[in-house]
Amino acid sequence: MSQDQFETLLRFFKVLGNESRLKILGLLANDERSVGELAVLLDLREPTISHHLAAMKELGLVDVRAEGNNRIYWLNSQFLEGMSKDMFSQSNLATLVDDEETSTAWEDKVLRVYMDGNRIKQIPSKRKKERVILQWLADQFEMDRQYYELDLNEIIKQFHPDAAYWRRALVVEQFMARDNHNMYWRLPQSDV
Amino acid sequence: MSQDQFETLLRFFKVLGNESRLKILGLLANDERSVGELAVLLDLREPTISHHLAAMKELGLVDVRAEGNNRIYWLNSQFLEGMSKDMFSQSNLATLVDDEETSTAWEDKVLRVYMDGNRIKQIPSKRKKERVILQWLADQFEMDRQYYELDLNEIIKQFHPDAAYWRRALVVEQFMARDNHNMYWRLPQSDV
DNA sequence: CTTTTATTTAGATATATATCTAAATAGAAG
DNA sequence: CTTCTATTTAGATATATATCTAAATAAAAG
Repeated sequence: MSQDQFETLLRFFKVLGNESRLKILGLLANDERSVGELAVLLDLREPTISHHLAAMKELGLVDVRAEGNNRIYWLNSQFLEGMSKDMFSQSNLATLVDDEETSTAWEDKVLRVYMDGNRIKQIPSKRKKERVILQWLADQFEMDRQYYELDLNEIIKQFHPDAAYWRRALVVEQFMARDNHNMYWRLPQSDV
Repeated sequence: MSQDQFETLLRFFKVLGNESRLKILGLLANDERSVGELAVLLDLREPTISHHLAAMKELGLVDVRAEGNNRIYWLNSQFLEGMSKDMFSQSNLATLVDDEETSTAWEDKVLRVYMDGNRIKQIPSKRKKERVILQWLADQFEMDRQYYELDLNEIIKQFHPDAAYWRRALVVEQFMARDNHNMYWRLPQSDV
Protein backbone atom coordinates (compact mmCIF):
# COMPACT_ATOMS: atom_id res chain seq x y z
CA MET A 1 0.00 0.00 0.00
CA SER A 2 1.41 3.33 -1.03
CA GLN A 3 1.76 6.42 1.09
CA ASP A 4 -1.00 7.91 -1.01
CA GLN A 5 -3.38 5.09 -0.19
CA PHE A 6 -2.54 5.45 3.47
CA GLU A 7 -3.43 9.13 3.32
CA THR A 8 -6.70 8.38 1.57
CA LEU A 9 -7.70 5.77 4.11
CA LEU A 10 -6.74 8.08 6.97
CA ARG A 11 -8.81 10.89 5.53
CA PHE A 12 -11.71 8.52 5.00
CA PHE A 13 -11.69 7.66 8.70
CA LYS A 14 -11.21 11.27 9.72
CA VAL A 15 -14.14 12.41 7.61
CA LEU A 16 -16.48 9.75 8.98
CA GLY A 17 -15.13 10.05 12.50
CA ASN A 18 -17.27 13.07 13.24
CA GLU A 19 -20.77 13.01 14.62
CA SER A 20 -22.22 15.60 12.27
CA ARG A 21 -20.69 14.12 9.14
CA LEU A 22 -21.73 10.60 10.08
CA LYS A 23 -25.30 11.86 10.55
CA ILE A 24 -25.14 13.60 7.19
CA LEU A 25 -24.02 10.30 5.68
CA GLY A 26 -27.03 8.61 7.26
CA LEU A 27 -29.44 11.24 6.01
CA LEU A 28 -28.04 11.19 2.48
CA ALA A 29 -28.32 7.40 2.47
CA ASN A 30 -32.07 7.95 2.76
CA ASP A 31 -32.45 10.79 0.30
CA GLU A 32 -30.60 13.63 -1.38
CA ARG A 33 -30.73 16.93 0.52
CA SER A 34 -29.93 20.61 0.17
CA VAL A 35 -27.54 22.40 2.52
CA GLY A 36 -30.39 24.24 4.18
CA GLU A 37 -32.38 21.08 4.80
CA LEU A 38 -29.39 19.38 6.40
CA ALA A 39 -28.78 22.48 8.52
CA VAL A 40 -32.31 22.27 9.91
CA LEU A 41 -32.23 18.50 10.36
CA LEU A 42 -28.95 18.62 12.28
CA ASP A 43 -29.69 21.94 14.00
CA LEU A 44 -26.50 23.54 12.72
CA ARG A 45 -25.77 26.69 10.72
CA GLU A 46 -25.44 26.51 6.95
CA PRO A 47 -21.72 27.38 6.90
CA THR A 48 -21.05 24.45 9.21
CA ILE A 49 -22.92 22.04 6.94
CA SER A 50 -21.23 23.54 3.91
CA HIS A 51 -17.87 22.97 5.53
CA HIS A 52 -18.66 19.32 6.32
CA LEU A 53 -20.03 18.67 2.85
CA ALA A 54 -16.90 20.16 1.30
CA ALA A 55 -14.79 17.62 3.21
CA MET A 56 -17.05 14.77 2.13
CA LYS A 57 -17.02 15.99 -1.46
CA GLU A 58 -13.24 16.29 -1.48
CA LEU A 59 -13.05 12.67 -0.43
CA GLY A 60 -15.49 11.64 -3.16
CA LEU A 61 -18.11 10.48 -0.70
CA VAL A 62 -20.85 12.77 -2.02
CA ASP A 63 -21.76 14.59 -5.21
CA VAL A 64 -23.59 17.87 -5.85
CA ARG A 65 -25.81 19.50 -8.40
CA ALA A 66 -27.26 22.99 -8.47
CA GLU A 67 -31.01 23.50 -8.50
CA GLY A 68 -31.64 27.20 -8.60
CA ASN A 69 -30.07 28.59 -5.47
CA ASN A 70 -30.07 25.23 -3.78
CA ARG A 71 -27.22 22.78 -3.92
CA ILE A 72 -28.43 19.23 -3.71
CA TYR A 73 -26.00 16.73 -2.25
CA TRP A 74 -26.30 12.97 -2.57
CA LEU A 75 -24.34 9.91 -1.64
CA ASN A 76 -21.79 8.37 -3.97
CA SER A 77 -22.55 4.84 -2.86
CA GLN A 78 -20.02 3.37 -5.27
CA PHE A 79 -17.29 5.06 -3.30
CA LEU A 80 -18.41 3.48 -0.05
CA GLU A 81 -18.56 0.03 -1.58
CA GLY A 82 -15.09 0.40 -3.00
CA MET A 83 -13.85 1.58 0.36
CA SER A 84 -15.29 -1.27 2.35
CA LYS A 85 -14.68 -4.08 -0.10
CA ASP A 86 -11.54 -5.62 1.24
CA MET A 87 -10.00 -2.54 2.72
CA PHE A 88 -9.93 -4.32 6.03
CA SER A 89 -8.35 -7.60 5.09
CA GLN A 90 -5.38 -8.45 7.25
CA SER A 91 -3.07 -8.55 4.25
CA ASN A 92 -4.13 -5.11 3.15
CA LEU A 93 -3.66 -3.63 6.58
CA ALA A 94 -0.32 -5.35 6.93
CA THR A 95 1.04 -3.13 4.19
CA LEU A 96 -0.38 0.07 5.70
CA VAL A 97 2.99 0.96 7.17
CA ASP A 98 6.23 0.58 5.32
CA ASP A 99 8.05 -1.87 7.54
CA GLU A 100 11.32 -1.46 5.64
CA GLU A 101 11.53 2.08 6.79
CA THR A 102 10.87 1.36 10.45
CA SER A 103 12.21 -2.13 11.06
CA THR A 104 15.67 -1.09 12.21
CA ALA A 105 14.47 1.70 14.50
CA TRP A 106 14.15 -0.59 17.50
CA GLU A 107 17.59 -2.07 17.06
CA ASP A 108 19.06 1.38 16.50
CA LYS A 109 17.65 2.56 19.78
CA VAL A 110 18.98 -0.44 21.68
CA LEU A 111 22.42 0.24 20.22
CA ARG A 112 22.25 3.91 21.16
CA VAL A 113 21.22 3.05 24.71
CA TYR A 114 23.70 0.22 25.42
CA MET A 115 26.67 1.35 23.34
CA ASP A 116 28.95 4.32 23.73
CA GLY A 117 30.80 4.46 20.48
CA ASN A 118 32.63 1.13 20.34
CA ARG A 119 32.23 0.38 24.07
CA ILE A 120 29.42 -1.79 25.40
CA LYS A 121 28.19 0.26 28.38
CA GLN A 122 26.18 -2.48 30.05
CA ILE A 123 24.94 -6.00 29.48
CA PRO A 124 21.22 -5.85 28.62
CA SER A 125 19.11 -7.97 30.95
CA LYS A 126 16.65 -8.84 28.21
CA ARG A 127 17.58 -11.53 25.75
CA LYS A 128 15.98 -9.65 22.88
CA LYS A 129 18.12 -6.60 23.50
CA GLU A 130 21.19 -8.65 24.16
CA ARG A 131 20.78 -10.24 20.74
CA VAL A 132 20.93 -6.80 19.16
CA ILE A 133 24.28 -6.18 20.85
CA LEU A 134 25.44 -9.68 19.90
CA GLN A 135 24.61 -9.01 16.27
CA TRP A 136 26.74 -5.88 16.39
CA LEU A 137 29.51 -7.75 18.17
CA ALA A 138 29.46 -10.59 15.64
CA ASP A 139 29.73 -8.03 12.85
CA GLN A 140 33.11 -7.02 14.29
CA PHE A 141 34.43 -10.42 13.12
CA GLU A 142 35.04 -11.46 9.54
CA MET A 143 32.89 -14.04 7.85
CA ASP A 144 34.56 -17.29 6.67
CA ARG A 145 37.49 -16.94 9.04
CA GLN A 146 38.63 -19.02 12.02
CA TYR A 147 39.59 -17.33 15.32
CA TYR A 148 41.57 -18.78 18.23
CA GLU A 149 39.74 -18.34 21.52
CA LEU A 150 42.58 -16.12 22.80
CA ASP A 151 42.34 -13.80 19.78
CA LEU A 152 38.56 -13.71 20.08
CA ASN A 153 38.85 -12.67 23.74
CA GLU A 154 41.32 -9.93 22.87
CA ILE A 155 39.00 -8.45 20.29
CA ILE A 156 35.96 -8.59 22.56
CA LYS A 157 37.90 -6.90 25.37
CA GLN A 158 38.18 -3.79 23.18
CA PHE A 159 34.43 -3.46 23.58
CA HIS A 160 33.69 -4.88 27.04
CA PRO A 161 35.83 -6.26 29.90
CA ASP A 162 33.83 -9.47 30.37
CA ALA A 163 35.06 -11.24 27.27
CA ALA A 164 34.15 -14.69 28.58
CA TYR A 165 30.53 -13.68 29.01
CA TRP A 166 30.20 -12.39 25.47
CA ARG A 167 32.15 -15.27 23.96
CA ARG A 168 29.74 -17.79 25.48
CA ALA A 169 26.73 -15.67 24.55
CA LEU A 170 27.86 -15.52 20.92
CA VAL A 171 27.86 -19.31 20.84
CA VAL A 172 24.66 -19.84 22.85
CA GLU A 173 22.74 -17.39 20.66
CA GLN A 174 24.29 -18.98 17.57
CA PHE A 175 26.03 -15.95 16.20
CA MET A 176 29.24 -18.00 16.27
CA ALA A 177 30.22 -21.66 16.51
CA ARG A 178 33.24 -23.44 18.00
CA ASP A 179 34.86 -26.79 17.31
CA ASN A 180 36.63 -29.04 19.87
CA HIS A 181 39.98 -27.33 19.23
CA ASN A 182 38.82 -23.97 20.60
CA MET A 183 38.47 -22.46 17.14
CA TYR A 184 35.55 -20.02 16.55
CA TRP A 185 33.86 -18.77 13.38
CA ARG A 186 30.78 -16.76 12.46
CA LEU A 187 27.50 -18.39 11.57
CA PRO A 188 25.19 -16.95 8.92
CA GLN A 189 22.04 -15.41 10.45
CA SER A 190 18.73 -16.89 9.36
CA ASP A 191 16.97 -13.53 9.87
CA VAL A 192 14.00 -15.05 11.74
CA MET B 1 -29.75 0.97 13.78
CA SER B 2 -29.79 1.89 17.42
CA GLN B 3 -28.23 4.91 19.02
CA ASP B 4 -25.76 2.54 20.57
CA GLN B 5 -24.70 1.19 17.20
CA PHE B 6 -24.32 4.72 15.91
CA GLU B 7 -22.01 5.53 18.81
CA THR B 8 -19.96 2.40 18.18
CA LEU B 9 -19.58 3.16 14.50
CA LEU B 10 -18.66 6.76 15.25
CA ARG B 11 -16.04 5.70 17.75
CA PHE B 12 -14.69 3.18 15.28
CA PHE B 13 -14.10 5.93 12.76
CA LYS B 14 -12.72 8.29 15.38
CA VAL B 15 -10.24 5.69 16.60
CA LEU B 16 -9.00 4.87 13.11
CA GLY B 17 -9.12 8.49 11.97
CA ASN B 18 -5.78 9.26 13.57
CA GLU B 19 -2.41 8.89 11.92
CA SER B 20 -0.67 7.24 14.86
CA ARG B 21 -3.45 4.77 15.56
CA LEU B 22 -3.80 3.83 11.91
CA LYS B 23 -0.06 3.14 11.81
CA ILE B 24 -0.35 1.04 14.95
CA LEU B 25 -3.10 -0.91 13.25
CA GLY B 26 -0.82 -1.49 10.28
CA LEU B 27 2.06 -2.64 12.47
CA LEU B 28 -0.11 -4.98 14.52
CA ALA B 29 -1.48 -6.46 11.31
CA ASN B 30 2.07 -7.64 10.67
CA ASP B 31 2.95 -8.85 14.15
CA GLU B 32 2.12 -8.42 17.81
CA ARG B 33 4.13 -5.72 19.57
CA SER B 34 4.91 -4.34 23.02
CA VAL B 35 4.23 -0.71 23.96
CA GLY B 36 7.92 0.06 23.92
CA GLU B 37 8.45 -1.41 20.48
CA LEU B 38 5.58 0.60 19.06
CA ALA B 39 6.95 3.73 20.75
CA VAL B 40 10.28 3.25 18.97
CA LEU B 41 8.71 2.33 15.64
CA LEU B 42 6.46 5.39 15.62
CA ASP B 43 8.98 7.66 17.33
CA LEU B 44 6.55 8.59 20.12
CA ARG B 45 6.72 8.37 23.93
CA GLU B 46 5.35 5.34 25.73
CA PRO B 47 2.48 7.23 27.42
CA THR B 48 1.29 8.37 24.01
CA ILE B 49 1.27 4.83 22.66
CA SER B 50 -0.36 3.59 25.84
CA HIS B 51 -3.08 6.17 25.43
CA HIS B 52 -3.74 5.17 21.80
CA LEU B 53 -3.76 1.46 22.63
CA ALA B 54 -6.25 2.07 25.43
CA ALA B 55 -8.63 3.66 22.92
CA MET B 56 -8.17 0.76 20.50
CA LYS B 57 -8.63 -1.76 23.31
CA GLU B 58 -11.78 -0.06 24.54
CA LEU B 59 -13.21 -0.41 21.06
CA GLY B 60 -12.27 -4.10 20.92
CA LEU B 61 -9.84 -3.58 18.05
CA VAL B 62 -6.85 -5.05 19.90
CA ASP B 63 -6.15 -7.43 22.77
CA VAL B 64 -3.35 -7.55 25.33
CA ARG B 65 -1.45 -10.05 27.38
CA ALA B 66 1.27 -9.48 29.96
CA GLU B 67 4.72 -10.95 29.45
CA GLY B 68 6.78 -9.98 32.44
CA ASN B 69 6.82 -6.21 32.45
CA ASN B 70 5.90 -6.02 28.80
CA ARG B 71 2.37 -5.74 27.54
CA ILE B 72 1.99 -7.40 24.18
CA TYR B 73 -0.79 -6.03 21.99
CA TRP B 74 -2.18 -7.78 18.95
CA LEU B 75 -4.95 -7.25 16.43
CA ASN B 76 -8.42 -8.65 16.97
CA SER B 77 -8.96 -9.30 13.28
CA GLN B 78 -12.41 -10.74 13.86
CA PHE B 79 -13.52 -7.33 15.01
CA LEU B 80 -12.35 -5.68 11.80
CA GLU B 81 -14.09 -8.23 9.64
CA GLY B 82 -17.32 -7.82 11.54
CA MET B 83 -17.00 -4.07 11.20
CA SER B 84 -16.44 -4.00 7.47
CA LYS B 85 -18.75 -6.77 6.39
CA ASP B 86 -21.89 -4.93 5.39
CA MET B 87 -21.51 -1.95 7.65
CA PHE B 88 -21.48 0.20 4.57
CA SER B 89 -24.49 -1.09 2.74
CA GLN B 90 -26.88 1.66 1.75
CA SER B 91 -29.68 0.10 3.77
CA ASN B 92 -27.55 -0.03 6.87
CA LEU B 93 -26.45 3.55 6.54
CA ALA B 94 -29.98 4.64 5.85
CA THR B 95 -30.92 3.76 9.39
CA LEU B 96 -27.95 5.57 10.92
CA VAL B 97 -30.10 8.53 11.82
CA ASP B 98 -33.55 8.30 13.26
CA ASP B 99 -35.61 10.13 10.69
CA GLU B 100 -38.73 10.10 12.86
CA GLU B 101 -37.01 12.31 15.33
CA THR B 102 -35.83 14.88 12.86
CA SER B 103 -38.43 14.90 10.13
CA THR B 104 -40.50 17.79 11.47
CA ALA B 105 -37.54 20.03 12.23
CA TRP B 106 -37.64 21.67 8.83
CA GLU B 107 -41.32 22.48 9.05
CA ASP B 108 -40.89 23.74 12.59
CA LYS B 109 -38.25 26.16 11.47
CA VAL B 110 -40.34 27.48 8.60
CA LEU B 111 -43.17 28.08 11.06
CA ARG B 112 -40.88 29.88 13.49
CA VAL B 113 -39.53 32.08 10.72
CA TYR B 114 -42.81 32.98 8.99
CA MET B 115 -45.18 32.98 11.96
CA ASP B 116 -45.36 35.29 14.93
CA GLY B 117 -47.66 33.46 17.31
CA ASN B 118 -50.90 33.24 15.34
CA ARG B 119 -49.98 35.89 12.79
CA ILE B 120 -48.47 35.02 9.42
CA LYS B 121 -45.66 37.55 9.16
CA GLN B 122 -45.00 37.17 5.45
CA ILE B 123 -45.96 35.06 2.47
CA PRO B 124 -43.09 32.67 1.66
CA SER B 125 -41.91 32.96 -1.92
CA LYS B 126 -41.02 29.27 -2.09
CA ARG B 127 -43.83 26.85 -2.73
CA LYS B 128 -42.31 24.28 -0.36
CA LYS B 129 -42.33 26.73 2.50
CA GLU B 130 -45.72 28.08 1.61
CA ARG B 131 -47.10 24.57 1.89
CA VAL B 132 -45.87 24.36 5.46
CA ILE B 133 -47.82 27.52 6.30
CA LEU B 134 -50.83 26.22 4.38
CA GLN B 135 -50.76 23.02 6.40
CA TRP B 136 -50.82 25.04 9.59
CA LEU B 137 -53.59 27.25 8.22
CA ALA B 138 -55.69 24.26 7.17
CA ASP B 139 -55.30 22.85 10.66
CA GLN B 140 -57.15 25.90 11.99
CA PHE B 141 -60.28 24.53 10.32
CA GLU B 142 -62.25 21.53 11.45
CA MET B 143 -62.33 18.35 9.44
CA ASP B 144 -65.64 17.16 8.01
CA ARG B 145 -67.21 20.59 8.19
CA GLN B 146 -68.44 22.97 5.50
CA TYR B 147 -67.46 26.67 5.59
CA TYR B 148 -69.07 29.56 3.72
CA GLU B 149 -66.49 31.60 1.80
CA LEU B 150 -67.29 34.63 3.97
CA ASP B 151 -66.69 32.72 7.19
CA LEU B 152 -63.52 31.25 5.76
CA ASN B 153 -62.25 34.74 4.92
CA GLU B 154 -63.03 36.01 8.40
CA ILE B 155 -61.07 33.21 10.02
CA ILE B 156 -58.08 33.66 7.71
CA LYS B 157 -58.06 37.41 8.37
CA GLN B 158 -57.25 36.65 12.02
CA PHE B 159 -53.91 35.35 10.76
CA HIS B 160 -53.15 37.47 7.69
CA PRO B 161 -54.84 40.41 5.94
CA ASP B 162 -54.74 38.90 2.44
CA ALA B 163 -57.50 36.35 2.97
CA ALA B 164 -58.22 35.99 -0.74
CA TYR B 165 -54.65 34.97 -1.43
CA TRP B 166 -54.62 32.26 1.21
CA ARG B 167 -58.13 31.04 0.34
CA ARG B 168 -57.09 30.42 -3.26
CA ALA B 169 -53.77 28.87 -2.19
CA LEU B 170 -55.56 26.41 0.09
CA VAL B 171 -57.55 25.19 -2.88
CA VAL B 172 -54.73 25.22 -5.42
CA GLU B 173 -52.46 23.26 -3.10
CA GLN B 174 -55.33 20.93 -2.29
CA PHE B 175 -55.56 21.50 1.42
CA MET B 176 -59.21 22.43 0.88
CA ALA B 177 -61.83 21.98 -1.79
CA ARG B 178 -64.80 24.12 -2.88
CA ASP B 179 -68.04 23.28 -4.62
CA ASN B 180 -69.89 25.56 -7.01
CA HIS B 181 -71.91 27.09 -4.17
CA ASN B 182 -68.88 28.72 -2.54
CA MET B 183 -68.75 26.13 0.19
CA TYR B 184 -65.28 25.02 1.39
CA TRP B 185 -64.09 21.96 3.32
CA ARG B 186 -60.79 20.34 4.29
CA LEU B 187 -59.22 17.59 2.24
CA PRO B 188 -57.28 14.74 3.87
CA GLN B 189 -53.53 15.00 3.23
CA SER B 190 -51.86 12.11 1.43
CA ASP B 191 -48.59 12.75 3.30
CA VAL B 192 -46.38 12.45 0.22
C1' DC C 1 -32.32 46.60 -11.92
C1' DT C 2 -33.19 45.82 -7.03
C1' DT C 3 -34.25 42.68 -3.48
C1' DT C 4 -34.47 38.23 -1.61
C1' DT C 5 -32.76 33.59 -0.81
C1' DA C 6 -29.27 29.77 -0.56
C1' DT C 7 -24.80 28.95 -0.30
C1' DT C 8 -19.89 29.65 0.27
C1' DT C 9 -15.79 32.04 2.03
C1' DA C 10 -13.18 34.27 5.64
C1' DG C 11 -12.04 34.82 10.08
C1' DA C 12 -12.77 34.25 15.13
C1' DT C 13 -13.50 31.29 19.04
C1' DA C 14 -14.17 27.46 21.73
C1' DT C 15 -13.77 22.60 22.27
C1' DA C 16 -11.45 18.24 21.54
C1' DT C 17 -7.48 15.68 21.43
C1' DA C 18 -2.54 14.30 20.60
C1' DT C 19 1.46 14.61 22.79
C1' DC C 20 4.63 15.49 26.34
C1' DT C 21 6.80 15.31 31.27
C1' DA C 22 6.52 13.70 35.89
C1' DA C 23 4.85 10.59 39.08
C1' DA C 24 2.68 6.13 40.36
C1' DT C 25 2.46 1.10 39.77
C1' DA C 26 3.86 -3.44 39.20
C1' DG C 27 6.68 -7.11 37.82
C1' DA C 28 11.63 -8.87 37.26
C1' DA C 29 16.27 -9.14 38.57
C1' DG C 30 19.79 -9.07 41.85
C1' DC D 1 14.14 -6.13 50.21
C1' DT D 2 16.05 -2.91 46.91
C1' DT D 3 16.76 -1.59 42.31
C1' DC D 4 15.61 -1.59 37.60
C1' DT D 5 12.44 -1.75 33.70
C1' DA D 6 7.99 -1.36 31.20
C1' DT D 7 3.83 0.52 31.49
C1' DT D 8 0.06 3.37 33.04
C1' DT D 9 -1.99 7.48 35.21
C1' DA D 10 -2.31 12.39 35.95
C1' DG D 11 -1.86 16.74 34.48
C1' DA D 12 -0.12 20.41 31.32
C1' DT D 13 0.26 22.25 26.75
C1' DA D 14 -0.09 22.82 22.06
C1' DT D 15 -2.39 21.68 17.88
C1' DA D 16 -6.44 20.50 15.25
C1' DT D 17 -11.01 21.18 14.22
C1' DA D 18 -16.10 22.11 14.77
C1' DT D 19 -18.84 25.76 15.01
C1' DC D 20 -20.30 30.38 14.80
C1' DT D 21 -20.97 35.32 12.81
C1' DA D 22 -20.23 38.47 9.14
C1' DA D 23 -19.36 39.29 4.52
C1' DA D 24 -19.14 37.82 -0.41
C1' DT D 25 -21.34 35.46 -4.29
C1' DA D 26 -24.73 34.00 -7.33
C1' DA D 27 -29.16 32.67 -8.81
C1' DA D 28 -34.21 33.73 -8.59
C1' DA D 29 -38.05 36.64 -7.92
C1' DG D 30 -40.30 40.91 -8.23
